[in-house]
Amino acid sequence: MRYHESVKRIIETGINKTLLDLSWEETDFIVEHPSDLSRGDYSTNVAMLLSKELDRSSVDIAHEIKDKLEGSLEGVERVEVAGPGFINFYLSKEFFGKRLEEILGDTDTFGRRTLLKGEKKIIEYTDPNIFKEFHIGHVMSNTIGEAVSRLLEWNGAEVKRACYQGDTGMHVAQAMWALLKNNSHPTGELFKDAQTLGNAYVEGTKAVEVERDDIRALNKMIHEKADKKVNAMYEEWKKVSLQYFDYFYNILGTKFDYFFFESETGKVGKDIVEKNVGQIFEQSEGAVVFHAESYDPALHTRVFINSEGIPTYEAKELGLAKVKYDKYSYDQSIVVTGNEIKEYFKVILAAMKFVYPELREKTKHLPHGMMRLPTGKMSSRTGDVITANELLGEVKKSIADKGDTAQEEIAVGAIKYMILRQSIGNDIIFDIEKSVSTEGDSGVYLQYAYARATSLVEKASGVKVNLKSEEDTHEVEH
RNA sequence: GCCCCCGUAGCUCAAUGGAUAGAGCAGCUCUCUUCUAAGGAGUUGAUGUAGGUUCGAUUCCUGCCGGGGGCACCA
Repeated sequence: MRYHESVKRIIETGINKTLLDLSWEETDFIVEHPSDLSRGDYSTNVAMLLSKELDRSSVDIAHEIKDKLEGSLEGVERVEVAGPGFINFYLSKEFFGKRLEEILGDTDTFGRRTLLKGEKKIIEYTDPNIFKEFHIGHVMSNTIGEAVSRLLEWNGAEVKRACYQGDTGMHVAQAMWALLKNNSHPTGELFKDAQTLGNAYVEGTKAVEVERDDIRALNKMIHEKADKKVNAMYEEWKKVSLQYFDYFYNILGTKFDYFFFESETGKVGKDIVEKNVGQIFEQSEGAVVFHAESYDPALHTRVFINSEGIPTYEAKELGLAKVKYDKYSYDQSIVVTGNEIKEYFKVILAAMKFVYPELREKTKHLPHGMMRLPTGKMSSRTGDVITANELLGEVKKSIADKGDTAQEEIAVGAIKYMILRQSIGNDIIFDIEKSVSTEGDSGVYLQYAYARATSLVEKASGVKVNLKSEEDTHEVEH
């Protein structure tokens, strides 16, 4: 066990022992590290919690506990009572000295934990529709999913990265409709082809109101692989698109362990839904639906198999849970998606509770917000979405010339940091200027600070630590 | 209409029910006649609204106002 982990435990044990000595009841007190260091290196609220039960002033209780504890805790130099009854603990200089030497001697694994050792996690993220150009929503999902994966790994978990790619469904049919109409074929130039695909998606989406029946028929045709010409075009564009996505996964620094496709989960999902029609799912207007509201009034009915016998996203998602588990027997499955499917996902989880109760318990949905740009800053070529390529290009342009490779790395860092600097569920206003600022809260600043710190650590290896004052220890903690 | 999420400083964001609500930009005040003033040192400034629970509420509950998402064959 690490030295610093033990200090917190020593304090906790000390408090528990004191409560026992004074024959006071156990409570769920916390020992925390206050953000303001003048309030000690550790702090506890135990006295305030006891105040009500004992019907005594929390400050008096705090003093009583303080008197018992002071001088008896290893590594703790001073104990104080403050404010409404907080007990603050100040650690000794010797502690910080030892701890610093420990860190310097072990810079590679500093910060690693074993909290999740033995846990098997699978994280699904990015999840692009492959008949659409890679856009900023994918960048956001990818950044968050990759960060979560690394955090879990850092805490000792075994992590598998999964990407679930949409290769069937109405969205695909829309793009295919336009590609067929224009008789478009890949040219072999990756960026140009990606653009063609992106444009086809936009065109198809716009056409869907007028050409709904045609596109639905095409969807069925693709689903059943009924037409040779359609199959051929589908395959050639799918290949191109996957290449393009690989290119971006590489730039973003993600390496997936598994790729799942809607075309494979659809079949599994449809089977399981059909097997449960009459019990969990119901026939309704030619489709198979799940009436989630009869279990929870906050939920609503959703279609799992449409009236043409094609599984929808909902059924595919059920199938995916099983396909994933068959591949990797996870303890937890985390699904990173945009906020807009939050409500659907609740319905899916409600259905999963009946179909795969044990998998439902292991599944966690992690929805994130949208990335938006300040108005008018950047218009997308395609009109509707801003592509990853456009965003990366714009950010790169705003960085001082440092050579293409460095510039790209800095740009990726700037984008990722803007996404990760705030809480996951909220939308992000992406300000290019701010993202590449050389001062303040930006990825560029962070990378620069890291580079300098690394160089300092290199120079400092082997140094003996000798802290002279409390101000020194505060510097160290910061 | 119903269901979810969100409203914190001029802007973009923090704050496991705790102490004086923190940062970064921007602003303001100082600071260069010798090397990076694209710098340094200070400083102003906020919990949408009305209640409730609590020793204590940005945090939990209710109403209202404002923004976003969802509500049957798209994902």
